[in-house]
Amino acid sequence: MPELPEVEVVRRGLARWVRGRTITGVDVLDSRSIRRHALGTEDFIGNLVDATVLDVVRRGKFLWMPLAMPDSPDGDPGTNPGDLPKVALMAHLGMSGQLLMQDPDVADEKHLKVRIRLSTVPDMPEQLRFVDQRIFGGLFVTSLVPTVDGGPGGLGETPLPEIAEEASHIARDPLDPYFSFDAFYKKVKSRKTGLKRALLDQSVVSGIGNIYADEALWRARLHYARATDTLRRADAERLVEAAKDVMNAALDAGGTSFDSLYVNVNGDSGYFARSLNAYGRAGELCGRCEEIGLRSIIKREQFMNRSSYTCPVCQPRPRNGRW
DNA sequence: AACGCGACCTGCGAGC
DNA sequence: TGCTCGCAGGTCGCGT
Repeated sequence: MPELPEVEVVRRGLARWVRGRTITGVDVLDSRSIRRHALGTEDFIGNLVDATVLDVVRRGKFLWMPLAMPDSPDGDPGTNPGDLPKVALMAHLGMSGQLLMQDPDVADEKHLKVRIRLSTVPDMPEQLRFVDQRIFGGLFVTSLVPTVDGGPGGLGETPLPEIAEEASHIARDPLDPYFSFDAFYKKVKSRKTGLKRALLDQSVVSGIGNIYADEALWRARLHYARATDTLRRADAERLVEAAKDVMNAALDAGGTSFDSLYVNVNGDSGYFARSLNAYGRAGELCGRCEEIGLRSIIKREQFMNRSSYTCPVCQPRPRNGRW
């Protein structure tokens, strides 16, 4: 379900409920959801209990919560002597993950996998729940490491110059204030592949998944198979602007729902049905072509073992990889 | 370096 | 009604 805008909606919603709160207990109801925590369930829980959540940070589709560890009872500053946190609780939503704030009396969700109990604060839900139908997502505890470019690790309320280790291999996303178009363009040009493949490669640019890749390409009038190594700077600029625009629009639409008690990860509401121009619209008229009196039908093709949607008229397939 | 594929999972709707 | 098939927004790791 989630690409960058959905994860950012979760991040914002979560930040306002969990910052500054201490984890008092953790229930792992399905250990498959923490399989990326190599040291097992006991270690996972041990790392979290008594830790304080400092922030909720996102880069691309990775979300993490830097943790302040408690001082040892004997006064030893322990693993976290300075002010900076060294570990974080990492979350990836995969295809179907949700992070929900809930009151304890709310019945367990069908696919509840992990329950995190938080210190009591008046008028705030006491539990953070990880719910995931397909179990492609998960939680784990990871180290924080310095960023390569020295900038903040990701987007958060109080950005740190460190990044969760498992997210350190991915590029900055287009909504990151430190996103560099030049760095993106350089990477794209150095690849010998098709444009959509590069867009979906999180080490080239992060946060873009199948939906927003198709939408950005449609907006920029580019075909998914366009060769990256011959892409003109102006085309790349148009593409990045398109990706930013469509993701910001999605963010605005998603933003309306996170005033509710829980972080809304309800996904397909509102925005998806109304605002997509290409994704999921096979057989429908291309709106842009229709405006100038053309009747062009959006087509669906298999590409990279998934569906791609294009307008055959305004996104023509490149013949020699160039145009 | 790049690619194609399988693995990891559950559930839904279409079609028979 | 019940079965099988194809499909779903993501990532990771393997062999070629």
